[in-house]
Amino acid sequence: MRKFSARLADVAHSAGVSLSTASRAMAEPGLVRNDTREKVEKAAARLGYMPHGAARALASRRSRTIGAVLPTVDNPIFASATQAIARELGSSGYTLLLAAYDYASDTEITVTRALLERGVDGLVLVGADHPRELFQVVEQAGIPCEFTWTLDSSGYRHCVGFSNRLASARATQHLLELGHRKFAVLSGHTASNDRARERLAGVREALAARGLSADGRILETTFSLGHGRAAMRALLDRPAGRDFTALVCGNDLLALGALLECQERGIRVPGELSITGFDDIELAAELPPGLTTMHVPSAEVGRRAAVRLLERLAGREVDREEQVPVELIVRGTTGPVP
Amino acid sequence: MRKFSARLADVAHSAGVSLSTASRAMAEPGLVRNDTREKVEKAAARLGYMPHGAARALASRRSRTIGAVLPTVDNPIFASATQAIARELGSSGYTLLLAAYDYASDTEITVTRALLERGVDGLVLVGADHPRELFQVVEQAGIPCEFTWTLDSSGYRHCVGFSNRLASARATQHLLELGHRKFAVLSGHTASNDRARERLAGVREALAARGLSADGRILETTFSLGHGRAAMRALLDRPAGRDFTALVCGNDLLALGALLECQERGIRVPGELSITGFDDIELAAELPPGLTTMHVPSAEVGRRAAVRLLERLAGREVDREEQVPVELIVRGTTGPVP
DNA sequence: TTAGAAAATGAAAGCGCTTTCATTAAAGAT
DNA sequence: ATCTTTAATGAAAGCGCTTTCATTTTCTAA
Repeated sequence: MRKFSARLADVAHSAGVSLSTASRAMAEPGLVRNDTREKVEKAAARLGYMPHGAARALASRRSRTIGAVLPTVDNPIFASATQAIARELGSSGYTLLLAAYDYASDTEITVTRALLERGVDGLVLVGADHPRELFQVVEQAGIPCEFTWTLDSSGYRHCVGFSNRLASARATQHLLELGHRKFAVLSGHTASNDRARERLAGVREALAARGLSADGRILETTFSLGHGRAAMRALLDRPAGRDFTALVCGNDLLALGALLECQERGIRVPGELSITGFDDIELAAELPPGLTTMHVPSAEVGRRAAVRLLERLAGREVDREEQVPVELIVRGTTGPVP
Repeated sequence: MRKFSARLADVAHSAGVSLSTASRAMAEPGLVRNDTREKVEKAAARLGYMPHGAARALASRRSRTIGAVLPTVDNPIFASATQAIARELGSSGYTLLLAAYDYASDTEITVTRALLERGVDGLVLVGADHPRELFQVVEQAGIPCEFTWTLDSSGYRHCVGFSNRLASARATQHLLELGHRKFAVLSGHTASNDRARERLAGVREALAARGLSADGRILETTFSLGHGRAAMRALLDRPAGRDFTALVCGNDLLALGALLECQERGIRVPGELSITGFDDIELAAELPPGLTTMHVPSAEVGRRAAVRLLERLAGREVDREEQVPVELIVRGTTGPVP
């Protein structure tokens, strides 16, 4: 393997121009004459020139990379958002640097630090709830940051998302309209996850408005199919048994896990029990009888976050808050109260 | 937002040592006296020092980042492999740079180039089948590269994986042992995907060994639940109808899609039709009646690739080829021929 | 033509670090 | 105490690029 790699200086020399001209020819073609630009391009191609990102970043003080810090990449909604971000950035010559923290706050700080050290020009974070230290380092870095999947009640931060509370209340409302009065909830861990917290609050509020409550039938667990199923098992195995006709879930994975457990036990859905999810992942539509859920345009969230970041990096202003539409999708897991 | 960020020179000054000493104190603590190191560390903490990755990369000629180029991140097996790589790298101070190409060859080259320009110290690729140009740029970059999810028949490249052909043949064998003689296949696109190609070849070989063939009942489609379902629909809607008792699928997403379509149509699985998948994603175990599939230790593939890369970067030798164990998991979708 | 303005180019100074290489301080040997 | 040997530190030279700033070339207008 030959380790020699042509530098811009080599290209410039080969093209018979100065280093600065070569640099301009590549970065700002408008600043050089057409024939010069061509000479440089030819030389670059001839030598197989590949720009040196670090040098470029050091000199220009921008890395043309954006960092995204996700709870996990092993969830379809984040996977599709990631794809969307990467695509959008790619079309503007930016690269996405990805980091996941598995819902662990200390890991989140560590990986965010790592991204910042790598010199990302901007950051995409999920949710508005983060350790104080994280806000500090981001602030200190002085780079634009977009918070996603949420709105910021303080109106201070830049975010693209929707009201998890309202959306969750909407799903609950749907069940109320079907006549359900006895509710159970499968929630994600609320401790350091504002989306989970808001969704749970939404259910509580919608119920409270009717003088109802799900207290004693609320379980928190990790967002995953397996955990959803296990939580459903725990819920059904309580002494009280199945003392509810409606189950509101913090996301589709939990809901589908619960649904599978019901199918296993022969509990008819929606005959005996109605279930709602949240997110509308592909599987929600595919798995019979089809999961009633709140549709969230995940890819759009990612895309908008990327676009906004690019705008801000270009020095343009964007609205502090950008809402994406969420929508109730009624499928087969919800029906009238038995 | 204050944009001032302390440089190492500031730390050195504040600690009352020279720039070089400060640098050593951070990078090679063994080279400085204990008290000096402490002085530097204190100063760094005091100033909130954050190393400048680009400068470091430029000076040291290594970026402490590894790039991974995946077909997609929207597939549980790649998601978990990614997590594993990131975790392993993180524990050694490396960061993962991720890029996905959506199974499009030209995108693959583009994003790989982008990673190389960003100065990754090593690369993880999926499969052994890549455009010639990609091999060239990687070669030219002169960095270590690990090919995953496959073995390299030429024995030339570094890879960690398994024989897709043998594994696929193993699944087919299982169906043959159950008495099946009429096979259909749902394959991924084989054009530029050696895993899909090898898996299909494995089925063909296993069948041929018994004088059988699935010709005319082989469909290629995109690896996804929805596409699997659509392909199954197409297969069943042929004039010939359901002229097979066993369906071998290129991965679990296709198999589960097919399974859902069967459930929709009231085709009993495995009563009337047996189905096998490949990968053993979480859903395979959860979705009744449980998908018979080849288990692939995805996270382990990622982890090993990361470990090997780190070893090689540390100047140590590793075996050119590392096999991970794959295993047939018999669940509820396969049964004796009707 | 030729002065003056505009466009294109080149020279050179860094960007913030790492890393020789030379120097000084500490430690060990005589 | 003096001379080596070794450990610790500092000075300075880049790493490969971008970006002022100064200079040269080209164009426009009188």
